[in-house]
Amino acid sequence: MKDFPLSELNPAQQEAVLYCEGPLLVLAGAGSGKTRVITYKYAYLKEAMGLHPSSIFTVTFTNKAADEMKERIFKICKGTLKNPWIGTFHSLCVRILRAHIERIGYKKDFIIYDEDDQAGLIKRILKDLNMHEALCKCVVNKISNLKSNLVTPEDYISNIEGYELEERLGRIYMRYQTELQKCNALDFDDLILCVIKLLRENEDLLRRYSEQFRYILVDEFQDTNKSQYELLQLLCKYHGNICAVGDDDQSIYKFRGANVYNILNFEKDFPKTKVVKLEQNYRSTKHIILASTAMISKNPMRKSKTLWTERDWGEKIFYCQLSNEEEEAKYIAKNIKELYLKGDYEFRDFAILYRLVLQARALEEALRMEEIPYQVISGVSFYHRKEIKDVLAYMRFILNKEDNLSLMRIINNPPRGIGAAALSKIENEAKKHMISNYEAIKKIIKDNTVSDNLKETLLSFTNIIDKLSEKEYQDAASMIRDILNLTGYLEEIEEDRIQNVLELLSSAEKVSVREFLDKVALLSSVDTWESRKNGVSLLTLHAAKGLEFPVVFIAGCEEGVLPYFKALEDPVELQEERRLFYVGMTRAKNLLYITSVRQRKLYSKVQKQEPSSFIKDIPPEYCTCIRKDYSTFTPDKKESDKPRVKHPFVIGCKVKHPTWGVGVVRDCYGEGDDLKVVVNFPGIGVKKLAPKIVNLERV
DNA sequence: CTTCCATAGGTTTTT
DNA sequence: CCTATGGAAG
Repeated sequence: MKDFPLSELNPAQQEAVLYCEGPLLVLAGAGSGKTRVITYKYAYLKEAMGLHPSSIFTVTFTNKAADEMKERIFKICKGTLKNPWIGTFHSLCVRILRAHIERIGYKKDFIIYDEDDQAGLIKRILKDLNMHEALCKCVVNKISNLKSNLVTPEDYISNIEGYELEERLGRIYMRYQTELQKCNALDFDDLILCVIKLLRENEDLLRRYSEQFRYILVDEFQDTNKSQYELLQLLCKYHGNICAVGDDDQSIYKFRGANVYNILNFEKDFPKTKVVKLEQNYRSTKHIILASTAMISKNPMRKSKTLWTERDWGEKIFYCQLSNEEEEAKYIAKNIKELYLKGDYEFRDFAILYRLVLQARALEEALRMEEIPYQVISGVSFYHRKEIKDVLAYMRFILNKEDNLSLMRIINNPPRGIGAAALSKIENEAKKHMISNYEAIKKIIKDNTVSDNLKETLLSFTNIIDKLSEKEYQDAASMIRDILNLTGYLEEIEEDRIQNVLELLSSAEKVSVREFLDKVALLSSVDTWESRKNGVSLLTLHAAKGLEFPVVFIAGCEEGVLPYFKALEDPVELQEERRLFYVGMTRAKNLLYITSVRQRKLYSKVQKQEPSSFIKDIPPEYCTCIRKDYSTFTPDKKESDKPRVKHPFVIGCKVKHPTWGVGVVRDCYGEGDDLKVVVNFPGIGVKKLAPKIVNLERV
């Protein structure tokens, strides 16, 4: 077993790493070193058990997590990891499908439809079936739910009880699948489903892959859905070597099909499962751990688990009720400023978490007022912007002429005079001859069945596309350049959108077109988050999962917001809201602030708000209620300003230290001999100094 | 085909 | 309140 660094793990973690025969369930509490266990386990499998990286199938939930894991494993293993199977369910599935999808009737160069594409396709189907397009979002959700529960259109239709709505949904679902197939496109759910289908219908492939993947590692297991679980069961059907790591208390994606029961029933589904609990928390202070544990324990049906920590007690949790969301934001901003000036924290150490995206507005404003740098980790990804999707649609279409949806997106974009009439002509023609829309266009041109004017327009469009298709592109960027040149797309859009397209262009450098499109389709908002950037992070509670910050603020802890009012009726959803709050609390390492307001403006109406019922479940001994709200906060600050005039050190001024050189004063407090100055020395760090003892010179 | 107005709808969103 | 659509008018 060579020199494997087992000693860097605690006993429970070691147990999890060393147990490699048969199913293993690791119940990993928040901050208990879950990722550490997975990376060490991977390294152990490779170094000590002699498994080749191609034999270890490792699933993470984000691309970012996958990249980080690769990096960490790389460090422990020293050797190279060429083409490891480490990625999200979706990216790993794409990899399998690119090799074998032809066996189930798709072409190898299939493209991936994201939610927007799905919605677009559903909209067209609804229109075609004369149904209200507003149903689109709901239908997309329903279909995705069915798919993640392994219900095919056929299953669904044969099981409905004759309600009209259900019957319609069944028809839409059926139609949706055929349209997807026509476009040679797969949506996110299909990526999983198709691999399942592939393995179920091809015993040789199932054999091959389950022999190849001798070990399966799964992170964030609590957020897998039924289809993903099924895939895992297939892959370890023969050997049962699976290690699922997760925390049922952090399952917060039920609305996306995640199934908590996967973790709760794991032991039943995999007999002789070994269970290891990771209960030592390395992240938070005792106050935070005990408070969050008490709070989450109000949820019934948990896998019992008791977190503990060797860290000290730290501060109690601060709770403060403010009058409205602006005051709340000011309170948070003030506290951040104060803590920052004391010198113990950088701006990147702070996070403000909230339930609703719209809460970010007021918070941003307050931060701007205090001139605190921040970044909003927003749900709307860069790649979802119109101009980006337009360019991507060109690329996809060039690769795959059957992609009717992308075709419809680009055909009159930039505007070239192909309107609704022309489009329906094309679609009818395609339907009549059972050909793709693009073939229909060509046929229309050839058969001369439209006005000369339109024919010319169509011809110039197909010329552009054909010209783009002929060329062999070295990388995605050169294709984008050609698209922009030939279509004149940039001339039609505003300046800031142009900037976005140029940004896309630079990210497409030196990647093949295929790779680029796959990568982009499977990317998310968290993936673009720059953790190096020095600013306060603003993010939703959902987005906060897996992250940690020295200081955390949870804003808007009110009944109706957290828990969200739509969840109030349903005990199951209420439990999920509680877990959401738990995830928020356990992000904090040192300091946790919880705020609520008496009055909140939601959309247009001002609502009276009550503190969240979850707050009552935090035992009072772990919590300090701050009475003073912002109005009593301001005079407070003026008092502390007074002593500052007596000495030469002002916040922001530069001082010289005999050994550390020149630094910037962040804060000063105390009087006379007790005067303390907090100085940030570039490259050295923040130091607390007493001018009485050390000679500080103002420069 | 573009522009402009009315109206509806507005949790959360790892892929 | 604000924004993203969709229909009607130009």
